[in-house]
Amino acid sequence: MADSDPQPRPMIKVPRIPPMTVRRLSTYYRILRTLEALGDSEPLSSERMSHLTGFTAAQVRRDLAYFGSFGKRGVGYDIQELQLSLRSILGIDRQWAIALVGVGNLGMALLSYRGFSSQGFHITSAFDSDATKHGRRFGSIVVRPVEDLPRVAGEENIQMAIVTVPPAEAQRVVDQVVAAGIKGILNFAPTQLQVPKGVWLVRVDLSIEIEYLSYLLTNS
Amino acid sequence: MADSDPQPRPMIKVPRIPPMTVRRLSTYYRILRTLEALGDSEPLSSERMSHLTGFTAAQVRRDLAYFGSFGKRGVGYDIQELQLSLRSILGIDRQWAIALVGVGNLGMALLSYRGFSSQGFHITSAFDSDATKHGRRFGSIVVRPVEDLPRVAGEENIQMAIVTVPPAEAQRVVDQVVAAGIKGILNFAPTQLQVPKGVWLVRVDLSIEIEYLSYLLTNS
DNA sequence: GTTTGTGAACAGATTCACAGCT
DNA sequence: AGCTGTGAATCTGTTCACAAAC
Repeated sequence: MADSDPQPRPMIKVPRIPPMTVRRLSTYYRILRTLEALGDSEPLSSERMSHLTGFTAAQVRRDLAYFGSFGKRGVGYDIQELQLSLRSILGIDRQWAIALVGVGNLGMALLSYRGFSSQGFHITSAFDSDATKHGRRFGSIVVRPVEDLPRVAGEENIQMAIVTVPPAEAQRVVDQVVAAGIKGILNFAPTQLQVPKGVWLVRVDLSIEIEYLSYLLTNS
Repeated sequence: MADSDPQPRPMIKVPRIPPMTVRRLSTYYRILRTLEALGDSEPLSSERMSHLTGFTAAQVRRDLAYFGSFGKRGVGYDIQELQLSLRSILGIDRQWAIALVGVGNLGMALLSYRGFSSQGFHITSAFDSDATKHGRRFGSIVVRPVEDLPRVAGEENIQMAIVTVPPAEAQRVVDQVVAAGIKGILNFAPTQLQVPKGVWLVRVDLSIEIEYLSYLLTNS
């Protein structure tokens, strides 16, 4: 299931998807899960999805149509079926093993955050360069030296890393993550980082968010 | 300084700025601070800023030119001067008082996160709906009932709220934040929220980020 | 000579509007 | 009759390329 088949282009689809489209898919998926949990089983129209998400109906249809024809004309989208399709597209129809690097305040919070694991994202190991933290336990996870990352990544088949180290260490840590063969990195360090081709880096920068809010309050 | 002058359009500028431009300003500002800390006082060209940020030089110039003429032709941008201009534009040439609502794992992490306060963003009070948490201290901050928010917001002149409550509570909490007269909200709850006009909502959705990473790893 | 600031060209994303299917 | 899927039009953001300033 967690195969790493080495073909360059695994399937026929994917005619260059706008990043924002992919990000909206997560929202659609969450809405569908909520509706299902509420017992709603009516087919869902793009119009109704529009009300639920705040995106336009045309955008909902366009976004979904990038990946195929999931709806029935005159009817709408089947909640169950579309949910399964989105799970498959987003790659969340599987379990992901994740290493957390940097066990500071934010790192510790993410270790205990339930929102990830419920959707198949499992932080299975934690690393820190600070020797005084080594051996410390968080639930079933023991903090280890960053040097152990390559070995552990192989042993535990880790496919993602969450980086929550101070900015000055971030590039060095990311280099180690890449050297460990990990291809996906979620970076919380507020700094510009380089990764080689074939490695994906997604950045969450809280300074940018709060300064954007500051801008909006100041200039609007 | 933290005046709330009630004119609809406070200054001459602002000819509709692309949100992404504003978000890049934060990055420029951070680079400038770093350069200054390193003792670099050469004027900075858009070309050099391009190398440091990964954005194109043309984009750097266009972004800055939205707000005025900060550079000298043939020379570049003065590090000190541009830094001051960006501080003013971003509204971070002042102190912000922030209420944190929802003292769970993530909320606690943000309470101890140093990255905010060093740049003038101060979490000065914390609220939770869980009575067992009331009175608990984090440094100088005592956790209080959410019902106290309107009173405390007034007393402590709070201008922003960070919302880190479970999704099911988020809309109710945001309504209380709005009722308390707070105009800027940084929301971490993974759910769609409504705020009235004049209130700014910035969303940080970790599910979207990690699912986007999952998509990239699955489809690239 | 160098580098900005900016019209004009370009690229990308969103919305419109309707043909095509159920 | 109703709603999707999609070309075409529109809107928004980025890059080009060069005249103006130093």
